[in-house]
Amino acid sequence: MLEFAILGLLQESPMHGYELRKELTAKLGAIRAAISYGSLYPTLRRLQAAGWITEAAETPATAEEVPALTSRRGRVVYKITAEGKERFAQLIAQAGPETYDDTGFGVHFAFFARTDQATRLRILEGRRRKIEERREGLRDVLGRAAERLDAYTLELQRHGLDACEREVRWLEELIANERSGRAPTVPNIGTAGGRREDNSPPPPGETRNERP
Amino acid sequence: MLEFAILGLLQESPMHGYELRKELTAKLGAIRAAISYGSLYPTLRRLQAAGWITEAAETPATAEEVPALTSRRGRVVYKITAEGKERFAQLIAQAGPETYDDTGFGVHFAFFARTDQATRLRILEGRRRKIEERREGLRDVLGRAAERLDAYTLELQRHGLDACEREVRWLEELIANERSGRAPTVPNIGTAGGRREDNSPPPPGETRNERP
DNA sequence: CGTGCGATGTATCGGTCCGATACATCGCGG
DNA sequence: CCGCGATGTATCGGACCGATACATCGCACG
Repeated sequence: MLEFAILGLLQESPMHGYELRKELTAKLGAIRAAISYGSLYPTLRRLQAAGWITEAAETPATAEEVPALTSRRGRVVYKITAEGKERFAQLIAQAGPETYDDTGFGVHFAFFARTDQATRLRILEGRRRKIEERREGLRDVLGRAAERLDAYTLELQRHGLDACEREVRWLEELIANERSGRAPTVPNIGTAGGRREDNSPPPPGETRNERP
Repeated sequence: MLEFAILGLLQESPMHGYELRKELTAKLGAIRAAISYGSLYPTLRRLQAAGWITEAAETPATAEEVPALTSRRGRVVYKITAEGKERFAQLIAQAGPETYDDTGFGVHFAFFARTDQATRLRILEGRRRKIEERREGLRDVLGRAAERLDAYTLELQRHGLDACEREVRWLEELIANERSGRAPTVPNIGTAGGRREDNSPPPPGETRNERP
């Protein structure tokens, strides 16, 4: 999972560890607290050993407009390689069962802008199936085994069931939106050109209306 | 976390590994998929080594055993010890920051029937604080860094923010309910007596009305 | 003027937990 | 009678976390 996220992020621009963690936290804030350095640095070394990323010593060579936000020091900047991009594409294409658990799905979803529409659809449907199964399990427990459990445990199940139903509805919306055609597939996947701002892929869920 | 859950479950009745896993899955189904044996068995051995649980061999001494209704074969039944109960109480009393993350909170909540009211309140408020922080983080990202992120990532954040707001409301309800007085604290904590059916502790959240 | 503190930055270690795998028994239906 | 799904115990490698250590920088406060 971390491997996937790192490869995905480094395609946007080269980064050093600290920066990577911050971006990761911002991008995945909805599903994970914060990536631990105890995972990050070993993973970076693993990716480097596999040839998917390289160290790029920070050099001020070009006279580009460089945002002054970051000061340059003895930092280790990582950069994705061609093999790394292949690896990332391969990880997207696989999309096995582990892609549908909470974390796996969240990470994949976060990189949907770099995922082709067919795969997006497949992942969304796989996730929906998985959540539906969890939902059925909870309904079973609440129905059949209710008297064996105390009130707090039952309340926990109800809350979980609620969340499942809500997520299924959310996924249905996304799937419908995905099927309905317009799919830019990939706004920017090339190596070329530095910063790009935004060219808004398809607005996934537009309906932001009902509020209790 | 597993340690806590096992000690909690074994206070209801002795169990063997397989059974333990099933009960665990039923009780924690709302927050975790299923406990892996790769965690369960090593943890059982660790708890045994610490003296918090003991093996209670199920098979009687006689070599020839006529198979009864249920098949009993070389199953290893575990039973909690007095030290184990102390350990469980101690784990409840500690309730550190790790108690407020998703899994930690869920597991603690599942054993609220064995937790005193003051601690329940403390845990609920700690969890609320944590979720509120996550919520603020998501609002920040959606506000300040929105144009740096693609539409899918933003949708993920929105969904996460929604879940946060919902959980805070749920917690508020539970906290209000908890404060409002009636708290049986512990319905059954004793070692004695076999199966008990139910004597319904306080209904934590009663309001089950609004449906969009 | 200095001093300490929070942000930036890299790194390791022990421990928890998961996923895959292996193996053995039992009851039941085809 | 044979396979297959449920029951049951167990191990191994790997992913990830939390605590910890250490070093530099800018700046706010005394």
